[in-house]
Amino acid sequence: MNPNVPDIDKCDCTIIHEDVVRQVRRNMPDEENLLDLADLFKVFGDSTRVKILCALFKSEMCVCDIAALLGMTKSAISHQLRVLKQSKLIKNRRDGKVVYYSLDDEHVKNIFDQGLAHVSE
Amino acid sequence: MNPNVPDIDKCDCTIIHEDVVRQVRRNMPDEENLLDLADLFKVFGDSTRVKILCALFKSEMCVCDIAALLGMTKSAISHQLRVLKQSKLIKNRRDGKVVYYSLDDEHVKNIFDQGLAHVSE
DNA sequence: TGAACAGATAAGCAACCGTTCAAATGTATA
DNA sequence: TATACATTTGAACGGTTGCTTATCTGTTCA
Repeated sequence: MNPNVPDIDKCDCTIIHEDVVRQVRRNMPDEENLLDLADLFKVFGDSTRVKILCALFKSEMCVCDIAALLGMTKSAISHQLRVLKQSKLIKNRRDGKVVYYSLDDEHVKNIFDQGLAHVSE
Repeated sequence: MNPNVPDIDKCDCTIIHEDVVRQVRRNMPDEENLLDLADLFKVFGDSTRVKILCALFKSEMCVCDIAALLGMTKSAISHQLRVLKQSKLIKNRRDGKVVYYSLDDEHVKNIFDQGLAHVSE
């Protein structure tokens, strides 16, 4: 019934280690940051988008090239590029009819390297 | 029509920069690793699981404590703990009636820190 | 201006996913 | 052994998501 800890009211549990819960709660990052973090990983959580980002580590590419590389339709790739762009992970430039996409974030490579270290052990 | 590059056959595109595509293809990580990487991020791509992992950074906790911390049912938490365990991200130990969960991977913290650096800028 | 082509977009569908609810395990204690 | 309780599990529901198809926009060049 502590008004400062409203979440516990909604829980159907007997709390066993109240001190631990309090201390962990104090050390948790802000709710907003955690939601953003999950959203970021959600963007990374699709193999098509992972492949696109890995490809862009090496070189900027147009939609058509990426579609050829991954053996998918331009529409499907364009759809995913839109998602990546909305998440500010990639940027694009137009040169005539062709739109080139490239990375727009320096953290992605580090995150992917750490992730690859986990999956390939 | 090159049999060594079957993906291109399935694509509906005219290839513009064939040399770029070839070079990027050579430098891509293995397909299997990319799929595993996407699967790992998929696990991270849920706010409940992100919160659970962040909580376990600080201390091992039982299901009931986590449920109280996050204001969710024990069942919901147990389901997500199962996902995290299957991904070898957490481990558990039983002490009487209580099951304690804790981290089982040293990469997670680094990945989360990099991710938080991205979302909080 | 109009044909050709790179790319974007909208609607729709099938598959996936997180939660809830109900029921089952497993362990400790009276 | 019976009860209580922490946790797990399975089924089912509602929402989300990635791709397809078709259409549309924007640019180049004849």
